[in-house]
Amino acid sequence: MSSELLKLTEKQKAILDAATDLFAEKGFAGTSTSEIAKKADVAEGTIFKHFKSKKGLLLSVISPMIKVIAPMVKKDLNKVFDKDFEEVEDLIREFIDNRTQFVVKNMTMFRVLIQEIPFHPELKEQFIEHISKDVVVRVREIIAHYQEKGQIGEMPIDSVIRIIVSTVFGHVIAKLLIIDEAEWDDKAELDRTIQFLMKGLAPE
Amino acid sequence: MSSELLKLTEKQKAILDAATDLFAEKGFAGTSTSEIAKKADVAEGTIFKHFKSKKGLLLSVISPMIKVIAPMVKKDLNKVFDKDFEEVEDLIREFIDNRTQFVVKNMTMFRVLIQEIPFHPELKEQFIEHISKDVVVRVREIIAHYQEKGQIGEMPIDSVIRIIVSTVFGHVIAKLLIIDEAEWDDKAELDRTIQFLMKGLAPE
Amino acid sequence: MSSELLKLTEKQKAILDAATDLFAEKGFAGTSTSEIAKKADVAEGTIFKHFKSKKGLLLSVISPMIKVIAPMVKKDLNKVFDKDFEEVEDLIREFIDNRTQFVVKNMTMFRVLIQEIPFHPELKEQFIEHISKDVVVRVREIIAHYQEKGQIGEMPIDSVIRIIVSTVFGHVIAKLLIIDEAEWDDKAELDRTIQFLMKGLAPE
Amino acid sequence: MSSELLKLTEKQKAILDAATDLFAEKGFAGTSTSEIAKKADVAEGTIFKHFKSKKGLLLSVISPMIKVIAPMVKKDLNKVFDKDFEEVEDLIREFIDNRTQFVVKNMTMFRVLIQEIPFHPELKEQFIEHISKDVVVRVREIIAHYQEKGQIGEMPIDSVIRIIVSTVFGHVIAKLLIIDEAEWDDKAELDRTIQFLMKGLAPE
DNA sequence: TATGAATGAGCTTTCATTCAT
DNA sequence: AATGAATGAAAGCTCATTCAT
Repeated sequence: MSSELLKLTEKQKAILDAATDLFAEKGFAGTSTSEIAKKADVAEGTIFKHFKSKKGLLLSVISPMIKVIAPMVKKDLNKVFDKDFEEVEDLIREFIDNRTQFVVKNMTMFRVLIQEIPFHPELKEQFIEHISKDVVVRVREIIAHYQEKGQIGEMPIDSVIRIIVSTVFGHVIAKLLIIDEAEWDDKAELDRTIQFLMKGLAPE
Repeated sequence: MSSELLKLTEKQKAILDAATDLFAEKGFAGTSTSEIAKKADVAEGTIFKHFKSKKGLLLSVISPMIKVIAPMVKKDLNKVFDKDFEEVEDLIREFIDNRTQFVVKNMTMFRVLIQEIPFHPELKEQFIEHISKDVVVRVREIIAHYQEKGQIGEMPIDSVIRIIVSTVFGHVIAKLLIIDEAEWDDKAELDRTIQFLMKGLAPE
Repeated sequence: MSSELLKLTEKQKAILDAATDLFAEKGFAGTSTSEIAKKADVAEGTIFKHFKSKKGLLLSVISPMIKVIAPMVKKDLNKVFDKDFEEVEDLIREFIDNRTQFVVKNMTMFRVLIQEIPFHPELKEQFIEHISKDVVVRVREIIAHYQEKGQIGEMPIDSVIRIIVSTVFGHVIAKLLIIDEAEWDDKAELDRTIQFLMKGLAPE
Repeated sequence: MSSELLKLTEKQKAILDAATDLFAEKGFAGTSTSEIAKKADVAEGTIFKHFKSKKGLLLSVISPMIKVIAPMVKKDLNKVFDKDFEEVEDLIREFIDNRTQFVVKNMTMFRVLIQEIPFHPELKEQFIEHISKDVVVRVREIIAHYQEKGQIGEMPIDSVIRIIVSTVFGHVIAKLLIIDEAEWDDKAELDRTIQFLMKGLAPE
């Protein structure tokens, strides 16, 4: 699936990939370590040698998602004031595009993340810690910036964030839920979502 | 939590309520029948007398959601051509309002539904069967109707549906995820969501 | 083996007896719950229904030993000042006799107790709590009493206790270790032990 | 801890010491080879290179105790007829003193020995083989010798042995069990034990 | 109808041991 | 000689489910 950056042995990668797939398909609690072992073609003991516990394995599946996404987001956001983006739309398009590419490449991992977050408070905390904490601060500044420039209508900043996030999230979740039976024209659909977002957020 | 409509004994209601809460909190696979029995203050055997199996219990938790919501939705939709709703906005407002009330009242049940749908194909089928099948057909007609009236911009009907659903879903999910720490002004937030939807969907 | 006093089901008794035998023979850590289940002719799950954990089972094996022995000891000790025992020897003989009978009847349980005490601090604490705390206080008074009467030589009271206990303990342990190959004439051996004790403790 | 006599590499010594400590603290069955490896700061495989199996490690921990103690005991005993000991007391004092020093120096090893003997028949056999077999024969002669000299009362020789051993054992075990919380004046206590032994064994 | 003791399959995890490096 | 990744059997324990009462 992914497993970039870190030095992982073949076995470790096999375990992570098997776990990712199975967690996505049947949920964390619904997957047994013996299934994972069988799918990864390793002995069951090997899983525990490397990941300590089943929960540890879940964390290892999810944490790259969190650790990798935050820096990517931050880098993009910083471009705003470098004048790389005169128009909000350009920012949002670029942003969704990059993020979507990443999410699509790691779709399964992402599915695990959003499926398991409700059941594991530590995950939620870790997520808030890494994503929200400083990203949100930065995003607030940027939205204020575009509101001043008159590209986004007057509305509480947090509501703007919520709307953007929920539109994008809704877009992605629809994609994830539909996925298999999809006759979903990704490009066109994305265009419409963005267009809709822009018009919806525009000042009167 | 709910358990309207049907004649259920006290014990049955207790079991359903306990199961709903626990499934929402820890997931279906993460909840044991003995936990449910303890929380409902009944013997373990009693659960199986009434609900056959753990899966049967899940279905019993979720099915009111599906069975009750569909007729409600249909009734609303029929009002459109009775001229009860001249403006899309009125329809959507009324619609979201009613549905939200219901969802909020049965939040926990709803959480179980959306959390478990990815893991149980039958649920998805049942959902599609009851909600999509004829509701979607009806909705398509209605959207076409408002597009003809010039209240919704030109766009593939299914995309409109997707956008509405994803906006509303995004709204609700945000609410569910945020819920506890929320200083979330529900009314205002809902207003903004609708306003945003209308502007976003309006013709050029 | 024993299991007096308490209302225990047949299964519970079977489990306790099997566990006692196996713990004595192979030690707590060296015995598996599946062995116990097989020997007790119950399902493995049944053990955990009743005793929560393997450790809980150990405690249930041992605690009667501790709970039953303390009251017995105290009762005997109280007789001293009721003039039931003019001579130390009578006390010690009666005491060892009663206790030995009990220990012999519950030899296996006792073996488990002394074998496992070094590995489970809570056991040691529980033992001290129940046996030592007030028994030792009482014993001190009694030894002082017999020292005043000139039947026990001058020596720190705690050393007297230690010597008595270690002699008796040594006696019992020898018995336990030898047990199977024993051509050990219990009565005569006990006589000699007591005689030896009396002479050894007598004043100059 | 010990590891005298034999040529052992640093690693081997480290393993033996770690094993001795852990076996004493948690018992043989309660200690895992990986714990030992960690404590000895070697790889898990190294243990098996040197000691073949976990059981082999136990034997290697215990055998010095048996192999070293027997010659020491025999040497002492031979002195009896060399007139080095006119009085039993001198013999016993010297004997306990030497042996106790050794046992104290190797307390942990000794604890392992007495804790594990009940669970490993080979150990018991080995012990009997090395200690009992010819030592006991020699001891019998010596006790007969002192009985003839009128320093030990008339009593079956084996009972005398048992009493001595159980007194000494009782003494040592008390020491081992009490050890940590001890305000135990070793010298005085030993004196009293010997005095008690002599008086108890003396002829009428 | 309701109970809860009993089950045994299956779960996560640990273990002693092996072997390629 | 020493390592530690890998193993798979077995450990302790939990589970959904059954059934005699």
